[in-house]
Amino acid sequence: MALFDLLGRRWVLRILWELRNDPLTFRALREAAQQVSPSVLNQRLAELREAHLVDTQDEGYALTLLGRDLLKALAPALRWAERWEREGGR
Amino acid sequence: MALFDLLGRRWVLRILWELRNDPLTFRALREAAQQVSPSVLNQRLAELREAHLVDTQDEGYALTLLGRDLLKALAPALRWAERWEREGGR
DNA sequence: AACTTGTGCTACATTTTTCGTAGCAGTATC
DNA sequence: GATACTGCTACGAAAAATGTAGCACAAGTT
Repeated sequence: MALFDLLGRRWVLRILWELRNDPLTFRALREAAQQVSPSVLNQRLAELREAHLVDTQDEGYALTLLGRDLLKALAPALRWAERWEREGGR
Repeated sequence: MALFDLLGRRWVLRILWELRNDPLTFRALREAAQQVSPSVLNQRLAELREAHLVDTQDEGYALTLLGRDLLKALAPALRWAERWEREGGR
């Protein structure tokens, strides 16, 4: 399952999540995502662009339709995670 | 979001996935998951046990109720991934 | 009791990935 | 032409993952 390779890397989920609302610039993404190092961010963005989940627009990096689809599919898991955290999960 | 830390590690999603049906022994898990190295598998299992998503039973490692819950919440994303792969995603 | 077989798991050297910091090259603004 | 942004690269240090060997233990066999 290729999703495992894609999501099973640091920052990938986080990047998708940070782009959930608006496009963000490279630097805004860095700040949103706890100062992920620029080398890794750049690599992740390259991977996500190659996977057609993210692309660059005038306003910066944004989810593609496909990327938005994936986030929608992840929504139940993210809701689960919120509940889990609220209940002191981990 | 702590889910990012948890799932954003190699093999975590895969391990949960391989346990979706039956419990598996340590060695069976290794073989199911493409020969993940025993040191990493052991580390991941420790983390997953600590998170109460997995525990050990007579038959080996198995999802807890919580783990099964997470997998259910991930189901839409996994279905999305299947479709994506079928359509040549990556 | 010795021998095999299968288990979970550890040890450890090598390789790969990530991190952290600095800073370059380009564009827009003044 | 100085200033201040931008996306991004370079690169050494640290951390994580890999691959292989093998230990310790339990159960079954002879």
